[in-house]
Amino acid sequence: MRLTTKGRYAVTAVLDLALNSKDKPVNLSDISSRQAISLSYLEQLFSKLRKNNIVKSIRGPGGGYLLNAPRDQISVATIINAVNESVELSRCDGRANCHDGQQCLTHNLWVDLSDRINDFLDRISIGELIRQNEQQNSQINRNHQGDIPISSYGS
Amino acid sequence: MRLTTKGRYAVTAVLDLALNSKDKPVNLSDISSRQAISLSYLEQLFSKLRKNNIVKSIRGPGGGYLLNAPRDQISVATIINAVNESVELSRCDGRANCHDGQQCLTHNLWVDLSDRINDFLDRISIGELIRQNEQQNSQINRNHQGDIPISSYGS
DNA sequence: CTATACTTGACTAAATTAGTTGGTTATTAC
DNA sequence: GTAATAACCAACTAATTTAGTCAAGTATAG
Repeated sequence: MRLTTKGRYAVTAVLDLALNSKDKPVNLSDISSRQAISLSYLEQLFSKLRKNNIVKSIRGPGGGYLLNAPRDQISVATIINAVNESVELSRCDGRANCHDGQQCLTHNLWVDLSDRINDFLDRISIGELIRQNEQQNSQINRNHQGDIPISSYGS
Repeated sequence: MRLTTKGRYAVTAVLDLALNSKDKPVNLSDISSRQAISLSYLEQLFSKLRKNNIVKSIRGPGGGYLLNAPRDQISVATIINAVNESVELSRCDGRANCHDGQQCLTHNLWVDLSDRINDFLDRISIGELIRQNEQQNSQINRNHQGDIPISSYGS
């Protein structure tokens, strides 16, 4: 489990997709301008998201991407792992090439932790994230911290 | 909240420290050779850990580092945040410099998620990690997956 | 047929991570 | 008091990853 800007971009882009696709496919140019992520970088990310069956694509004019499953069935962990694919976490994960016992022990401890984080993020779906945020905004229906009205979001 | 190899190194090093210091300070050279992390990189990490009061140092011969609190009071989140200091997560976190409402919305969603991950990791202490792993090893006292005996760990 | 938009791959720039070097300072032991 | 140890510190470099650019394609709607 890794949590970098790359994963953040991917989750953000999928959230944008979920929020803006009303059964209609959303094209990457739109996500690019809304989220200020370069088109080509989005292409790289969506290529991996598509290969992992998180989104599906429709080519040609009016095409774009759609979620490949209901919002509540797409977990944050799935998205992050999709774009971080093929990055090995620990140099010795079970294999015996770990000279010193001490090193292997701490590696195991890290792998345990990593698994727990993964389980945690696997239980958070993008649907849940969106709902939770909506609830927050309706509960605290006044300005928080600064003076940016909540109502300016959907503009 | 970010989760990179840097944080992994830091957590691993603190775990090594916790496991090897019996009231005696542990010097970085030992951690370096046990964990195969370069000495100078450890110095950089421990400089931050010390400034964040996670460890304390003793200079001179026989010196080294000690945990600055009981194992159970040092959370994984604290360690990771200490070494990742001064890395801003999201370009608009509450400030009004976020042109488009859509961008700000997804940013908020990410900040919410990040907070949840942080809370989660703040509830996991290195003491707990070590205990949990000890339990696992005593419960499953036979080979798992491959054929590397558990008993070879502590050698 | 033409414009749109996905798809792919190679390449480049920027940022972060990791390691190197070469010191200084505090402390212990001799 | 001087030699050895180990923290402390800063500047520099190498390696890796992230992000973006460029230049092709292919499928499809109209």
